[in-house]
Amino acid sequence: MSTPRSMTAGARNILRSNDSASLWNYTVAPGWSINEAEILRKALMKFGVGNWSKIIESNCLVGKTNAQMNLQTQRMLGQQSTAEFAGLHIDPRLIGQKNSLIQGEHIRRKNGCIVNTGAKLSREEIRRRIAENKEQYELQEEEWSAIDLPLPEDPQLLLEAKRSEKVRLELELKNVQRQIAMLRKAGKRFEMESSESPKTEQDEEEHAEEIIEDQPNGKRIRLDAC
DNA sequence: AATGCCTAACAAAGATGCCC
DNA sequence: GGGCATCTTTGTTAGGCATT
Repeated sequence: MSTPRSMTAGARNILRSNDSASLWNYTVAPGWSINEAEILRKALMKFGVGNWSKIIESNCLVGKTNAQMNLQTQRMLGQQSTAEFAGLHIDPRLIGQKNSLIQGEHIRRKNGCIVNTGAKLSREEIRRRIAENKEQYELQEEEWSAIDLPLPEDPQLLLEAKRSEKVRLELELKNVQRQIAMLRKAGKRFEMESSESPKTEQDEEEHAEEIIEDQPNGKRIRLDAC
């Protein structure tokens, strides 16, 4: 992939946030919360970089795949390649802070992470770097073995909670879509009516009543306030 | 307002290395 | 050699901002 592709021209497949008043922006940025990132940081210190299976087994990050964890690790380290830290019990934040200060013409970054611009590293070179990084950054065993990772009370319950949250969001989405359709309809009717005759106070009240909508959370909102 | 460009996030696939 | 785990690359989707 050389350059990112633009959205397809013409009709878009979804309603975009910049097409309307941020109806879709109730979501936090997808991916990782600060808390989850902190748990991963501690897990890397405890289990070592790349030991995703151990982290998954520990149940400290339910629902995260190794690919997701690898990407988040890259972001914390501030570099794309994690191979030179494989198996090391390190604080990724420390490396990240160092990497963020590195400047130079030869430094290429992608999404803030330093990417490898030279030839692919040989096995020997990776081993050499691991040894170097071990010397420089690895925590003492007493330190990393004492790290306590937060455990969900019951991973199954957590999963169930995520599922019902998904159902709730889907309902909310349907509701918003219905609101948009209603607003469009009301807008068209309003245009037609206002071009035909001046609006009375009674008309305004009737219109206001139409655009009050029940929300999944039990609240009722006036849609013209959006 | 409509559309394009860039970036971020993620999933999937391919490549590679290790262990039995 | 086969299976598995991990690493890397590629492709897709979506949000934000700029431009027309």
